[in-house]
Amino acid sequence: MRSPDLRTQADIAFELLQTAIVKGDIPAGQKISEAELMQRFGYGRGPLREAIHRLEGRGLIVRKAHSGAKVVSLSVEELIDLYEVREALEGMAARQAARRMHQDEIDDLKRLLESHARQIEEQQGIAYYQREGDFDFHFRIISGSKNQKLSQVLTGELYHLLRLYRYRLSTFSGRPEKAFKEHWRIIEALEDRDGELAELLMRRHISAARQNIEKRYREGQLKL
Amino acid sequence: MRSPDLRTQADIAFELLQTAIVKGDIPAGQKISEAELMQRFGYGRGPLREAIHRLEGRGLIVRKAHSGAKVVSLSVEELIDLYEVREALEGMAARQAARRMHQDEIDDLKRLLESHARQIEEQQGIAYYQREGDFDFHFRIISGSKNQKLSQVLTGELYHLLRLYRYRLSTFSGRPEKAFKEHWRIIEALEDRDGELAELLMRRHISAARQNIEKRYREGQLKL
DNA sequence: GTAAACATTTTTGTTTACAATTTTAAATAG
DNA sequence: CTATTTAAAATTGTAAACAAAAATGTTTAC
Repeated sequence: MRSPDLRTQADIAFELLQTAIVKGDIPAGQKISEAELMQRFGYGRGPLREAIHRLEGRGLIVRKAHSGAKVVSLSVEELIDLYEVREALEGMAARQAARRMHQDEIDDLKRLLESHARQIEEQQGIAYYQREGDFDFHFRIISGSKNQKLSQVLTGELYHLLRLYRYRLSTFSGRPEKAFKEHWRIIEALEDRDGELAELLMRRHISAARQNIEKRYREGQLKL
Repeated sequence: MRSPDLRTQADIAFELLQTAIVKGDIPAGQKISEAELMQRFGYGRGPLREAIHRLEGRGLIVRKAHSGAKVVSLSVEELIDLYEVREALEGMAARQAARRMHQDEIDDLKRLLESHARQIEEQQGIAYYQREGDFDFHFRIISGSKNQKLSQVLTGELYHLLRLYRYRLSTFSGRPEKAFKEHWRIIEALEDRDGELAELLMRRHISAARQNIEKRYREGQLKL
């Protein structure tokens, strides 16, 4: 009979600020002043500073003494680095998911992808699929790995960073059908409990996305 | 001509506290009271609280409202999870290092391993090799990947956690010669610029260490 | 008109005091 | 004697005042 852990103002401020950053309400690279946050969220300086410090520890905020804090911003090189890390980690996640996901979890995943397919056919959900839909798919496989640390690193850090750029990246990716096919093949590997193949396919899938970003950047279609 | 960034008390306190945790001076699971830290480090409550918040963001400290903070402690399951993440990330690091390390960096690495070999032959450095020596080897390959995010996640987070248990893990590992051979083969793959092989060998190497931990745990030789 | 030097203002870092919660110990009921 | 309640103490969370540094704006020299 445990009472629900008390949430302090700082806890709430932390989540609000993190959400604001991840959702893009406070864009990457923007300066964060304590006074503005006080006005925006209505909390005192103390709790807000605690929130800032925690987000600094998470790498979402960078700070300079006496000068201020700002939302982190990535260079293309850093974005590429991020995708390489993703490739390694989500590859491992897919491998483990093939072993550890329950059949009904896989069935759910299939239903999810089928609903995505319908949205794409109706020419309505392409943008959605490239943003939330893609995220949902990857998120479920990450969870399916049943590796807490893996989930934590991926969704607790890398994805927050990636989300800062998701909008810009999804608007030009232009490979929704291809990505959909790749997703489907990964699911098939999961169903076959073929971890090795699932890892291989997931790594190719993310590698292709990375190469697409590199290409678009070289062509000047992506500004960072 | 940039002046060295000013370091606030909180910055120093943060590093001191992190070092104390990572080195084991404050053991895993131990409660951290602000009053104790004030006595220990001689800083005020404000800077120390900032340090705690930042370490909380990093996952090295867990906190509960009004109750206090404590150094994180891992269960065996979490330790295993950590090794799976390591396997994925250091595998990728080895792959990239094979492409991106300069020849002289590889030569340095070879010299390092040769000096390790001498220490082992003289029956003096086995314990060292299992601790600092092993760490040095892995650290250089991680750096050799030239992937900042990869280095950051590995050395900035996972290794801090691993170091909390390095002493306990190294005392019973009992596979220094085997590990040494594996290290050597990885270097050979790097020299051949065979990223695929380097990744494979690194993953096996870390996987073997993980399986060793699992075995020892089942046999009751490792308590967590 | 420009650039350097200075003063002003603003912002962050730190200390101090206070409030809220948990933990510990004592008291009481069974 | 044990378990529950209650009161005291200790610890953390929050707010407010102060100090220090950086950013800004103004003056002055050239």
